[in-house]
Amino acid sequence: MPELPEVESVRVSLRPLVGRRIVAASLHRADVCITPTGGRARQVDLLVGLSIVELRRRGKQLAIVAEDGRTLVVHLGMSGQLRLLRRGEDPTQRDHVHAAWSIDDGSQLTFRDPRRFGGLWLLPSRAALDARWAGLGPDALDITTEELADAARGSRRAIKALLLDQGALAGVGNIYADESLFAARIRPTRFAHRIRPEECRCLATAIRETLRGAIRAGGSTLRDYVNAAGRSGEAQHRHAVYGRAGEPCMACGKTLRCTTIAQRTTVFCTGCQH
DNA sequence: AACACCGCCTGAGCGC
DNA sequence: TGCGCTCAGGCGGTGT
Repeated sequence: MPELPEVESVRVSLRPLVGRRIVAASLHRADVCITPTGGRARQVDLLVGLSIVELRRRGKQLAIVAEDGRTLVVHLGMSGQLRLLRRGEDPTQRDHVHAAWSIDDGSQLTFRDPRRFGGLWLLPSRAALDARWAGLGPDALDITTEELADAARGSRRAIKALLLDQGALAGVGNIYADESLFAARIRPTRFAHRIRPEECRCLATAIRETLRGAIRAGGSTLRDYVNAAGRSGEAQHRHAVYGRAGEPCMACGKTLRCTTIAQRTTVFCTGCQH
């Protein structure tokens, strides 16, 4: 499940693209692609003929920015993969590849997404990217105590539901929400507005450290996540609560409990989290 | 306005 | 072996 650490790992592994020119593009499924006009994607919308100058990320969204400001925003959804195949390198899986780009050095970029929860947004300018990202909260990798406290203030939702809201905080999904709340010793069911200031500080720190630790481990590979070079992550071996309902807490030994918050499976420890 | 909930989609894992 | 069922989840749209 690509969340912020997985998308950041993809961004870093796509760095060979910067400074290169796209020479051709093919779109095999038009419905994964949203264009500025709502019409058919033209080659130029897919950045054909343009050099890539920057790879940006906000939350779970990745932006490939071309020299004239045109931008390809990629959201990986549940099962999306961006792969950068070197000249002559064969893809391990060629099913569900919805779009592909030929690069001037002979490499190929592919977008593959079996479940199609992800997608591509073709934006005409950097201003359009800024407008799109204005709807997202601050990036979770750098979230401050003040930003988190601002989002929590006046919110009667469960704190976990707030963490999953990309408009409040960008980048946290189900895995890292549970892991961060465990690290901060806060129960996911607590009302956001009832989280005390010192708990907000602790949670902001836990979010940053949980995400940074996962990035260092190359992200979490639960089923099929790989970075653009095809490498799996190792962060899944570090999960303290996610996917461990019914198993003993690593800190206190109590059986981890499972509930549902915001339509998401939620695992927590009744001994450690209050 | 703020929030809850549905449905999209595929493949893994399960029981029979 | 194979079939049918359930589950997983991000997010846009709709309902309260």
